[in-house]
Amino acid sequence: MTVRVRFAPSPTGYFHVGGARSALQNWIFARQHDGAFVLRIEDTDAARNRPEWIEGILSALDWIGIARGTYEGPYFQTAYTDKQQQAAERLYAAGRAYYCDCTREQVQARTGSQYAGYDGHCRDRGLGPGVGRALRFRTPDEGQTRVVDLIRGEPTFDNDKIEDFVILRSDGSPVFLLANVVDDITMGITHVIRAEEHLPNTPKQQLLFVALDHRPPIWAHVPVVVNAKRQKLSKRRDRVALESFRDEGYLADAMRNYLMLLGWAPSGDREIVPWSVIETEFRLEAVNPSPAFFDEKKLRAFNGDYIRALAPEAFVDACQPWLTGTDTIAPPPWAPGDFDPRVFAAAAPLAQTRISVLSEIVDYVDFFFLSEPRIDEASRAKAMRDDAGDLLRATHDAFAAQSRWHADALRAALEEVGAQRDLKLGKTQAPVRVAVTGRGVGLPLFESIELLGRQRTLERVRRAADAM
RNA sequence: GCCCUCAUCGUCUAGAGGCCUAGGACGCCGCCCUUUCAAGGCGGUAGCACGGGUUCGAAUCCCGUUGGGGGCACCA
Repeated sequence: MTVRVRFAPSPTGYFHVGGARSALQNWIFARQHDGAFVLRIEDTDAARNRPEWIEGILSALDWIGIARGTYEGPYFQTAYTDKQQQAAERLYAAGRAYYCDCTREQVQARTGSQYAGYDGHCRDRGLGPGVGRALRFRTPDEGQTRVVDLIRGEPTFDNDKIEDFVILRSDGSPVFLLANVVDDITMGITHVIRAEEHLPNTPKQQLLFVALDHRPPIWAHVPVVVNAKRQKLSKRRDRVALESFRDEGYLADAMRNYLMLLGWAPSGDREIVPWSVIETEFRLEAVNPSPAFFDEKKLRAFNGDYIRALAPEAFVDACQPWLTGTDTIAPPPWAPGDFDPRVFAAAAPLAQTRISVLSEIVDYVDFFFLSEPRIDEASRAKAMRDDAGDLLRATHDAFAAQSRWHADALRAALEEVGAQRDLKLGKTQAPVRVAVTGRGVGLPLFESIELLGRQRTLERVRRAADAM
């Protein structure tokens, strides 16, 4: 095994869509090279490695198809704190790092800018370790640092533009830049695939690799995912938690298909492709280097496509969480005892072509399981015109006269009611639909009525007629 | 301000000098189908940021401009 890639999320309480894409890309790359995908939780502060948050990351990875057992880890950055400190000491002993007692305020006062970076004040003061002293890496004064990047070629940085950055805080704890490099070395990481926002860190880390006598890894900086205003997705202003998409009823297959299309496309004029095609055709080197907009509308269209492709039984199964509620999905409006799985199974195929996300199923079928349909006021106002009372009474009687409670017969009956009033079926059905389902749009009416049953339908139609 | 980086329809992309009269998908618009709404079918709208080169020939190569993005902590 020659390739080892590591995916390193922070242990926040949710899993970012950008992270999910990156994880997928890392994972595929490792598999394509018969290598290892290493999951490392990245935080130098053990106190922030909250078990429930880690579990959230793991279950999100499971959901998009990176199942436990297909990766190493999770490892924690804090597991190697000793090695990180030893590396820092080696750097200090070799004169590659020095202690510094400057505060941020002092540095800014000297440089007169919040962006100027560290000015090298303590470089040659020969300070030893002590309280209030941080260890800084002595960056080269001249030359360039060239990094090898599978997506961007060889970005090159002037060394004199790289400040002497801190590698050990004044309390002796390592910072992320150092911790990362030491962890990569101890884990034998060969490839680092991460978001573009880390590109400016890369020369610093590469300098550390070299100072520690190790060959730097091959890098690949994938473009960031942006919102409609073309800014990097952020937790504060954008909807980015993968879990929220899962709970709204996005299918994992649709999600990962869409995610992989951000910055890349499979061969031929097609986008919705089986995962096996993506796994064999995806090339990290072919990823488009410019930022990609996360388009929820397109994701939704993909999801509808994937939902329609489901076998009927699979669709019924997929709907279950929204039919019962879970820890993170709200329960439906009906009483659990009133749900009839047989009715649902019969109605499901009618709903399958009509929803884009699974959570929408509830509003399509609620009238079957509620004792009273939830009335949508706008639909009621539109459908219940002056003549609706007469129409509904006639419909009630026509339905009541049916010996066969069947969609075709019910349709013929309503058509007859309409014909007597010179109305097309499109008009005639509207008040009946609202009376029975509570809404102006929904599942095919006669099939719904057949499933709802004679008694409940007649009750609802009569009650609506009486209310006119 | 400094460093890095990016640039094809509104959006995601195909495109590696002639195959481009720039292809697909989402969106949007129209028509057909139709018991509502979808789905499905058919059609349409819309793009190589700009300016210079190089070349017989440039969306493709080079330079510049403009615009966008990322970063600039004893956060990660």
